[in-house]
Amino acid sequence: MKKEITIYDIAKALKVSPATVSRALNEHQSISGRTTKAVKEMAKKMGYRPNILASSLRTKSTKTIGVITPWINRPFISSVISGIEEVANKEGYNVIISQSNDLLRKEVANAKALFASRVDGLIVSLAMETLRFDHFKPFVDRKIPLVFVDRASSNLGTDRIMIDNFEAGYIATRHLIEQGYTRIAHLTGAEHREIYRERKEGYLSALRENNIELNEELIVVSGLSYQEGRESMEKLLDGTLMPQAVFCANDTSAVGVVQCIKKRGLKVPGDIALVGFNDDPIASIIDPPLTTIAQPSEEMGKIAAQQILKKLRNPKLVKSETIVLKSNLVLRSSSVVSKKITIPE
Amino acid sequence: MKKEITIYDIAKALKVSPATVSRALNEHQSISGRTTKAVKEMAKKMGYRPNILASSLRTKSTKTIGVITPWINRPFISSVISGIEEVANKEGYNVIISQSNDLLRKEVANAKALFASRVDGLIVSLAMETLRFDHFKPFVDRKIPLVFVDRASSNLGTDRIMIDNFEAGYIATRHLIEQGYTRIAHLTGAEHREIYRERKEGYLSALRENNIELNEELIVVSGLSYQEGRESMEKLLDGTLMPQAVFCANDTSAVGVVQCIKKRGLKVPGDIALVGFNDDPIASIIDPPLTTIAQPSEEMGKIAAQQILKKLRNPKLVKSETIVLKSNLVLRSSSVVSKKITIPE
DNA sequence: CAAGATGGCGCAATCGATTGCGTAAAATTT
DNA sequence: AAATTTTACGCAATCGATTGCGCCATCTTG
Repeated sequence: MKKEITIYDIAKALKVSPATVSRALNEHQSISGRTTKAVKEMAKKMGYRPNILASSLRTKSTKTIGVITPWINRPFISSVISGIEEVANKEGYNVIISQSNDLLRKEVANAKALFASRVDGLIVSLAMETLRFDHFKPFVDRKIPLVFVDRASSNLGTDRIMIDNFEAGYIATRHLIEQGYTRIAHLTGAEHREIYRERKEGYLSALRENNIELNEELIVVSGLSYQEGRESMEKLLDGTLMPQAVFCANDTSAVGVVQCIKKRGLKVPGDIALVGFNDDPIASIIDPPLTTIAQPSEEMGKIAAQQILKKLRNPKLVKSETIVLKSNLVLRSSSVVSKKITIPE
Repeated sequence: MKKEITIYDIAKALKVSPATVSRALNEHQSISGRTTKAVKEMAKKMGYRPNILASSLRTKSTKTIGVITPWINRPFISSVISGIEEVANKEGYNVIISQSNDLLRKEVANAKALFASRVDGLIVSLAMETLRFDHFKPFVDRKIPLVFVDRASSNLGTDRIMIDNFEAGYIATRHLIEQGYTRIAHLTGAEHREIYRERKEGYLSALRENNIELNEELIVVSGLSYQEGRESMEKLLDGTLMPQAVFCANDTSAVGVVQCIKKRGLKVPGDIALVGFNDDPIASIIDPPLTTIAQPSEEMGKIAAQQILKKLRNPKLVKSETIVLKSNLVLRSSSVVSKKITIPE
């Protein structure tokens, strides 16, 4: 319909050169105020839209940050994304979000697509499956800023934004021990995913510190989905020793655990106490409300974006940092019998 | 570090023209099999990555579909997105997702950004606030395929993918009536958002058909968030007449309603029965499990993407269709007292 | 064997914006 | 008034891929 209008059209209309139009639109100082104003007015009048493809081609910058996450519908992650978007948009960057569904295959495909799209930076939270990292090599090779959030890898020398998962695991477990439980099970994710390994180490450390003997049977590895949470708990309950408490490495699986326990006619925390991880909204909604570890998710997203922008502005910065944020234990009734806790306001 | 290599570099290495390289890479028939093979091998060997910016600039197609949704973390929507991605990716299209947070301001910003990014097509589910639609005009003017999913507008002559919300509202309400309830409240969204209006019309129709007098007090409008669900229910319970049942226009608010009812020491469905909408995962997890209307969300996403692709392939197709899919009532214990329903497997 | 058909490829323009360098005019200094 | 500096802008190359048109060599056909 309408022909797409370009700086050449504006230039012609104003009898100036395209170079001047380009500079005027970018508020280049070497163009007089009068000309700049005239160009901008004409641009608006003619319905000009800059061709960012041409611009990006020339400047080699797409003003775009790519994001790869396992799932976009998990509360923790979508909150991280909000943080990223807020910071990025404020600086004029667009954000392209993709999800791996915890599959290496899709993570690789996403990485390729974002690389092909020439994103200026990349923020990643790893898929559960991921063990190899060659799909990130192109980014590293071309010095495209790469930041991991939460699910990170220590092998690649990149920025990482996370909490102290060891400490969080330790605190969660110690809390259960303080409530008087000693037979404490742990639902965890794949061992090679650092955050889960560290949460487990924290769990083990708390047990050790309190001279509680570890029983390997009480540790169940899974994808930490709702369904797997239920199945893992089934397994535990069918095992030789019934746990008195369970520390789950995320809330999603903890919710599955609750359902399983209820279905068996048992009570939480009466028969089995529970601690989750992430403080998803459902944690406060489910019956009983879930004690859990809260992470500053949005803050993590903001910082991740800031790290990218920092390196984009100052390419000489190559040293990679690991930024560790505070997490905290949120007490609710799934693990506390003593004081009565009502549904929160 | 590594210099970015182009078709010119490949051309030089192979002593052919860049045109031939370009054609070979695109498997153009006018290039011999031998040359094509040689070019592809050399491309791989030299670590070539096509510059899609240059390509898009020339071809005026970005192979990208934009998506604007209110929230990416709502189960219904993230499932729609999955459907879109599946179809789009299969056809070599990328998907750019953005969220409006139900704010017109952000929806407009998203539309502008996607327009500037020159997406080939746009899929939208409207923000709760949205009343004006001029931000979509640029797309319509340039004949960029535009499809609405779920939260649509009938004013713009564009494709729409949805369920029969009137019928769904009718069925949900009739179900409650069949259970013997007559004082049925309805939590709904902004009246100008068609889907909510139609669900309400269905609700009204069911009441009318059963000669149940409508009481305006029983209809509460809100943003349908969890928090607003709780507040709306507070209001209802503090009102002059207590409802026997509530039909909520989404599950999120229904969950808030459940919490409110529980907090008051009342029972669901004993004191108040409940029907939600969307069949979010939480609907089957919450206690009691929620009767709700299930929408074929992923299917809706797939069809939306297919519509875009169809128009992209055949630009002569301008007639816009409204595709109506089947929804169905999922019975759970929040509305059914007669038969015992256990936690589903 | 000549004429036409076909296959395989190159030339060069093009998409639209950016930018280093150069220069004329205006402003300032001497 | 001449010299110098500053201001404001234009020229033309460039980013990398695509594509209409044309050309030559080989092949087919009468």
